[in-house]
Amino acid sequence: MTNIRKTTQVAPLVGQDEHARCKALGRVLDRIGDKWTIMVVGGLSKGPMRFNALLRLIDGVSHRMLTLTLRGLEQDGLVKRTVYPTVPPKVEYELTAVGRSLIEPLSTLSSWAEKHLPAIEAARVTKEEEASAAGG
Amino acid sequence: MTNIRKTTQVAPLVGQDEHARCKALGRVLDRIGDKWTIMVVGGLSKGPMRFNALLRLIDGVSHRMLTLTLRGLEQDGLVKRTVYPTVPPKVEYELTAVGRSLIEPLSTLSSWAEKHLPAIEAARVTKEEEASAAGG
DNA sequence: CAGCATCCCGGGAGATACTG
DNA sequence: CAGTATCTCCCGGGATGCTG
Repeated sequence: MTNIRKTTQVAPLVGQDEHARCKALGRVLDRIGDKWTIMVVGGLSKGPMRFNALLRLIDGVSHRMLTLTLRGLEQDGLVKRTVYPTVPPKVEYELTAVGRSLIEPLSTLSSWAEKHLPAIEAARVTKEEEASAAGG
Repeated sequence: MTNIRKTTQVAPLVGQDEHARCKALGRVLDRIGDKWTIMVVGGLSKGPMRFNALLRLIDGVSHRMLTLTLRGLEQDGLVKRTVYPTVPPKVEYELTAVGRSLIEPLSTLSSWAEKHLPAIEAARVTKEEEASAAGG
């Protein structure tokens, strides 16, 4: 993988193995594309955090779903779970090296989001209005 | 956009508005994180393509879901739909400028995927084995 | 060839209650 | 405080059949 350079600027998805890349991308999105994962990663990107701190930070997540999301991330080696055997129990979660490595590509996407989301959501509304104008 | 430089290397998600960025990222993933969208974008990244060509290219997608996915992308202004009033009908889909702009961040994520997916999926299997060893 | 409507199933995810 | 189990509802998405 030493010969993987930043070759193309505009369309690196194109090529012989473009299909394979899409599939890999698909698997990643299967993992991080669910409802809560990126919120958790984002929260932990600041540093280790306790369960209830995440629960309060991530608006709308349920106790159960946070548990499941963290379990998934832990299982995939993206998050490390540390239990402090105190009373009451204290459990801290933090990103692993792999988990932290995810922040950069996510940030790229985030920048794209900030730049293009307004146009996208505007387009969506416009099309909806067109549709209802034509249909009703 | 001229003052957007490659400033941070490691944790651009961190900061005052880190939460807002997560939310924007969440909305993008809501859009592209579904089962077929990135496959369609990947397919169209090579150039315009007809409905049935996409149907054959994207393994496993149903007629119905491809239609819905394309409609969604069209509504969000990521894909342009062109109907040629021939017999039989011919409909071509292609990425818009915004749609093409998505390729680059997706490519970043794709590179990450290629690099880290093996470790992730290995970790997953390992943890599963641990769990079944402990549980039964 | 392209698109829409209908039926139907499985899984994602919330609420709640219990355990350590 | 942290985690698990159960019930339940809702909707994503596959199969199929009709239209132009």
